[in-house]
Amino acid sequence: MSLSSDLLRGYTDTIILRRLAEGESYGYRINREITALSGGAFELKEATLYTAFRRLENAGWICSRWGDEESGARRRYYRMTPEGEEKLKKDCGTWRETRELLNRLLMEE
Amino acid sequence: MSLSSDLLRGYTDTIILRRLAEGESYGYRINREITALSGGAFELKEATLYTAFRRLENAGWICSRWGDEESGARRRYYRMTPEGEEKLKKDCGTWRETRELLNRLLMEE
DNA sequence: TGAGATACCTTGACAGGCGAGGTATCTCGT
DNA sequence: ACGAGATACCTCGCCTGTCAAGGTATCTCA
Repeated sequence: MSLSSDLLRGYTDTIILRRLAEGESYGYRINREITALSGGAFELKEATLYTAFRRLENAGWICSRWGDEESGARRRYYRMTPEGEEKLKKDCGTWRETRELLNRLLMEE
Repeated sequence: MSLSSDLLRGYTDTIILRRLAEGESYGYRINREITALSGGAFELKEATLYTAFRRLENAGWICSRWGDEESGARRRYYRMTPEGEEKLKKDCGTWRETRELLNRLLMEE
């Protein structure tokens, strides 16, 4: 079973922010965490992930720095900004509302 | 408070099918029911609604007939097909899965 | 040496939502 | 009689997020 990202459209940013709430991280790791947390049912495509990073950084919700690993592939590390924390909090509230709404609209009355 | 339709993207079809599960209906009425059920928090835009009807009919999940009202504006009535009923059932299952997934990905661990 | 993992990136196509515009009928107050 | 507002339908074209497909570079291990 694998869930379509189209049904999660608009939540990508929030999912990423939620990961960054645990602390600084980087793309590849975040992606594996999401896959693991979903039990393999869902995975963010790379293009979607990196597009989202650009969007989030442009919006001022995250900021990035290049890692200084002396070996291995280079990593770009991301951190949430205070604005990002606000955004995450707000988005979680919106999710709860959306969830209740869809329950009402889709489930038996 | 008003919820963005972007967060509901992909659920429009299911919301409409769910309305038609109650029996034959028409666009304007369905739209008002959705608004009412959401307590005014959400409303399907007309362009979205009629686009969805086309999509659903092309997919064979609903079928339509023009009403024979002898007064008032003309109405186009829609009914679910057996395929539509299957689709609705499946979509409701997908919603439950998506809901659990987002709970896991967005809420505190 | 080469496969596979790690790690990043961009481009262009596609699909759904919707703003803006349109049509036509009926009711009700002035 | 006339205009506003409700009822009821429709289409065109823009915008935005997803993602397939392509790319780069490093490291490990057989």
